[in-house]
Amino acid sequence: MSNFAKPAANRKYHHGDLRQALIDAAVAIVAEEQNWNFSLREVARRAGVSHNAPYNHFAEKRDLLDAVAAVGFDTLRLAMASALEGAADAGEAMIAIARAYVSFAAGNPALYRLMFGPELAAPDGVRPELAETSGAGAKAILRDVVVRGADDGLFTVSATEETSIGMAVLAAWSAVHGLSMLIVDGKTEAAAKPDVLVDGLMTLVIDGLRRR
Amino acid sequence: MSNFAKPAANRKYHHGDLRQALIDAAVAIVAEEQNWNFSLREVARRAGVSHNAPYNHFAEKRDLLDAVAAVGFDTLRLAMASALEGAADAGEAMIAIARAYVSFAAGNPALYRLMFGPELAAPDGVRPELAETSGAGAKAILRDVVVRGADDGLFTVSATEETSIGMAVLAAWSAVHGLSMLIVDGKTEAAAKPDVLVDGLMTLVIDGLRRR
DNA sequence: ACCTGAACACCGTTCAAGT
DNA sequence: ACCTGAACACCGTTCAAGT
Repeated sequence: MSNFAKPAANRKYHHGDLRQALIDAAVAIVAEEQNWNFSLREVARRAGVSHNAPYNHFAEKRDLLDAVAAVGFDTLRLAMASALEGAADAGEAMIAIARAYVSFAAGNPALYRLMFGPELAAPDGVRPELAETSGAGAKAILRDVVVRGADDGLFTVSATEETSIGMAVLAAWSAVHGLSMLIVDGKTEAAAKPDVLVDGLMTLVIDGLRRR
Repeated sequence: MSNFAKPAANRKYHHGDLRQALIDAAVAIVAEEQNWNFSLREVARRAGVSHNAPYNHFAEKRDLLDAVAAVGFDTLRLAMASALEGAADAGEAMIAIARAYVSFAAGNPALYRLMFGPELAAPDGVRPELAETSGAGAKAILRDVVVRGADDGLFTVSATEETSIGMAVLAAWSAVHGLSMLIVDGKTEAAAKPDVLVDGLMTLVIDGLRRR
């Protein structure tokens, strides 16, 4: 029964925080195997518990997938937020967050695919509430930049007309999400120099916004 | 042994064309259940054969998934090609094929997800040859329209500079693919009126192209 | 409240065997 | 050449039971 001076983790024997340990294990497996086909039993094995212990924290496997995706959305949101800081104007800001976005996707392809995969959007009977909220952080940041550009007179979107702003946000998000997916899926050979692609793509979108 | 006048399908008892029957069954299941989580055994059951018969035509399950995806890519290519016909200029053509593209994705979400899913792009060790060729048809059509627009002086991309054209194609594909994915994944609430979205998005991209 | 172990119905894949 | 049936190692999920 000698305690091997493990900081403060497994004192309770009831594992302390199995829920988080399971999420961590799942995230690690996704990163290692570059796909999200892990089995619940493998995650349990890695966390050192029986294959049924996870059911105390997740009603079904999909709930664990949701939790993993949530980690991804948090990381993405933080990366975008910190990329935003040095930007002088809305144009720079748009390019900076686009770079951060695509860089995250390219660096975590399997996680990114899980985030935008079917498990969250359409399990069996669809879970609209999750689908709506999961990308909300990224979308909100994009929206802020578009509004900022409209206020500064940089983009020619009417800052009050909600449809016009919504369209601009959708255009930016589609471009950035589409490029990310094409890179992640290996559909474009130019994935080696993503920043060049992102810059070109976003200036094109920004130019389009100027013209409206 | 009386033959029930089935046209000419199952005369050989060895099923005639099991390979195609399996593909058809798989496509049908994907459309019905709106996901590609079907089991090989279910496909075999539906085709009326033992659960091992598929292995005579597909070395592993992923090969059947590839075949299903190929059906999707063919359908998409044909839809784009026929949408192209009535277009007067490159701008109209761009919008027409974009509409066809997004409409296909919105109408066949599960199939579209399979086409751009991880199974084709990064099975375990990646299959670049498949990833490169699978989207080639759609990409080629987009490229033709961009080149046509450049020749007509409608888009300001240098028709000779390969990078510039490649960038324009990538921009168009990213936009259209990104919007499709966002709709398919339920990340945008405006999925009810996709044509409005497509038109707005593509005019924006086209305006961006004019400006370069 | 949290965890374990046995059990159930299912899978993908392999192998020997049938025609 | 194509198909079947038994078999293997795995899964997700449930249930009774332990602490």
